[in-house]
Amino acid sequence: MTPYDHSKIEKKWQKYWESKKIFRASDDIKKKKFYSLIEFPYPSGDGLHVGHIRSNTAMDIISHKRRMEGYNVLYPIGWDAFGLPTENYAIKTGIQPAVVTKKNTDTFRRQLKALGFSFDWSREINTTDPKYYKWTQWIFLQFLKKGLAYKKKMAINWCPKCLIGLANEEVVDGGCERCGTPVVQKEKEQWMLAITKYADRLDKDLDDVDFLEKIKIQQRNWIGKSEGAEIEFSLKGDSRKIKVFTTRPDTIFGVTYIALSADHELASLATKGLKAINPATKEEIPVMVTDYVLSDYGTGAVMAVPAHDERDADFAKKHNLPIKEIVLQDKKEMTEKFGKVVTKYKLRDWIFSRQRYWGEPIPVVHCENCGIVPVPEKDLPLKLPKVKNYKPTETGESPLAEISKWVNTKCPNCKGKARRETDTMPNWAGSSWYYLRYVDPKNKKAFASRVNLDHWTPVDWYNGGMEHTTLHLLYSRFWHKFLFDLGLVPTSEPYQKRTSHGLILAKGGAKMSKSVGNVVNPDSIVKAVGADALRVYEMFMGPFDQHIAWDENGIVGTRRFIEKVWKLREKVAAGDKVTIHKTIKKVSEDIENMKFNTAISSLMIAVNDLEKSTSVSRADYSTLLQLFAPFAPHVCEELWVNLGNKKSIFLSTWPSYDSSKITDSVVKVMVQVNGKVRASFEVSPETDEESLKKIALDMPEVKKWTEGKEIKKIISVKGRLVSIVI
RNA sequence: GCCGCGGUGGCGGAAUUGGUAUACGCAUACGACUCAAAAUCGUACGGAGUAAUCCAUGAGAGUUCAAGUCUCUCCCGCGGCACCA
Repeated sequence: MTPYDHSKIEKKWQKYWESKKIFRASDDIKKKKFYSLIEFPYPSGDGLHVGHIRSNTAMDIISHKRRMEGYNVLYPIGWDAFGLPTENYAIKTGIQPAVVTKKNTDTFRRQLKALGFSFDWSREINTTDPKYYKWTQWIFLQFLKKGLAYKKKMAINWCPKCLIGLANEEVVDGGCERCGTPVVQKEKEQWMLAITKYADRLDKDLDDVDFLEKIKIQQRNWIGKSEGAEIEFSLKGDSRKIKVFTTRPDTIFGVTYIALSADHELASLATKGLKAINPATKEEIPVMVTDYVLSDYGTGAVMAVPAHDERDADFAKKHNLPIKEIVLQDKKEMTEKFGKVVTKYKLRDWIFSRQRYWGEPIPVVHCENCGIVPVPEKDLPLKLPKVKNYKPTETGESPLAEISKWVNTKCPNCKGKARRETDTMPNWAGSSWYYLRYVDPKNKKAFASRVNLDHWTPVDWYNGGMEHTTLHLLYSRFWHKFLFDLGLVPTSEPYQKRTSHGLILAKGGAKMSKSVGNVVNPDSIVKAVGADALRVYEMFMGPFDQHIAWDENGIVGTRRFIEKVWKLREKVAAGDKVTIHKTIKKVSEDIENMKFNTAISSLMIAVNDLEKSTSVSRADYSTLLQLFAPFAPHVCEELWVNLGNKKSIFLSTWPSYDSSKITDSVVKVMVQVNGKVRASFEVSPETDEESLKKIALDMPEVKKWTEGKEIKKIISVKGRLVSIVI
């Protein structure tokens, strides 16, 4: 008997699948399609994380099952390669970000291939490739054309020591991430995308997609839709009015003052004793400036009801303002009488500028005569020039600002003097539409052809991290809706189904990070026990949607299991009898519900059973291999071919089960007396309730408890139990 | 403070959705094989008790013939948001 040599087997089949193009998606529009998607990785210098393997394996399993069910499956991969870690590494070492990215993607590609994922590698994309970001820039220009991209003066985080602008993510406890210096705010003009214009649809359309409920809740909370009333308060001795937003117009009789945010236009007057009129009571009430009213939510002014609101009450007590008890009124009636219905959102427009090098250049020029002029489409991509120094400039501009050869240009409109925009896009830009590029990755005329978009979109199943729910997931839904409105994509939602995985944490429950030195490198594990054992282990270690701490000790268990499957082939004898119907059902259903851990345990149970019998039918063994193949593709392919099959196991048909053979011929029925199990017996599952009662009452173990007692009640459940109350 | 997820053996976890709690796996102990070890196979493995039995799913109450599962009140851990009117 040949021993199980994982290295040899895994390399052999990886080579075979690639050369035979087994996992390539075809653009045959006649075949039913399935588009499965994982979040494309950021190729960090740390290499592949065991967490990547967890989520990739999950969608790999689902993709394999769909292929075997006859679908034309698209399971693509690419690199979300713009971003800060690479840029910071470039600042430290002087090595070009493009060079670092190439090195890191090569490592990731090698590691992913070593795990045997069934990606369609022919569609690999990279957001930093000018052929890709040409279209990111093109989409930005469409936003600009429609007035949804605009410039706004606003405060950015500024480190006075490092002299750089910081992203919110780089500010830790109010200090600079690197040097700890307290961050100050600096006014700067920023590009914005008007995502708030889509707030209502981003909320409402969640009704039509199959996202996990917790994902919908988190998006809805983030969008923060709130319906209320806008009410105008007139002022004493001033013709102007103060507009307030409230969700409780029914409390208007309890309003005893108006609270303004510090930068409200009337705030300076308020300090001079400005009075407003409560439209319900006609009483004069003071207008106060407070620090608890936000200027950027609602109208920046609040009608204060101390009897109802805790913050209003605190403020009223502190400033000796009256507190008036409320008699409750009807919301609708008060709104109609004193104001109008309005809807507000917590969602803010998206700050789209970064004063950074390693991102897509924003394709506009600033002309002395014409103002902001888009770079003509024929000149896209606007390529990122090479620079010597990747540090942002002392003024907070991106490093691009220092390349005068690049910055100084001609206006495409009037041919006059113009300067290029030096801001770049955030790393969320490229990932907002990447799933569209996969359907037609080499297209030079459009981001994707309409035929391919019609065939492949929407994505049928998208799995990713909960940490992307409010940023990436929301941003990409926004971009997609915008493209839909332009008639460029066929559906209004990009993803039909969204699920999420739990993180793999380091031992002890901390996050894995390079600086702590607790990152697990999969290479040594693949070498020692094989990709199959690692894949199966990551699926077996715990529920997929829950976080779990990494623990390598259990991996010998899945390795042993694979060896059992390997050895089982010695028992294979002719015969077509399929006895593992239950396993087929369980594994099929568990995969659909992402309950991979119990799918594997049911496979283990089946193998333990088959091991005990003297021989295993060829049909049962084949079925077992087919069920296990999505989890452990290499070893199953090897064993499948050893059985004499000519074609890949992934070209075979997913096993079906006979539901009449699922039910056992005998079931164990338990007998409870006063809620405690006292006996059990075996009968046919068809035995009716009355017969069950009779059998139970005749049992000596039961009589022992019922003898001489009055039986008050007997409950009998077919195929389950008899419960006697005495 | 609000929202979401979770708490079950020494450990990771399972439980047909209200029906034998601890499946499957890891670790451990003993046995077989071996000169020996590893590997493998077998047996045991929540706690107490000689046993009959009793107790145990974060804590406490409730509903029910029956609760890990449903209801209420708490405690703890993780994640997100946070003066949102």
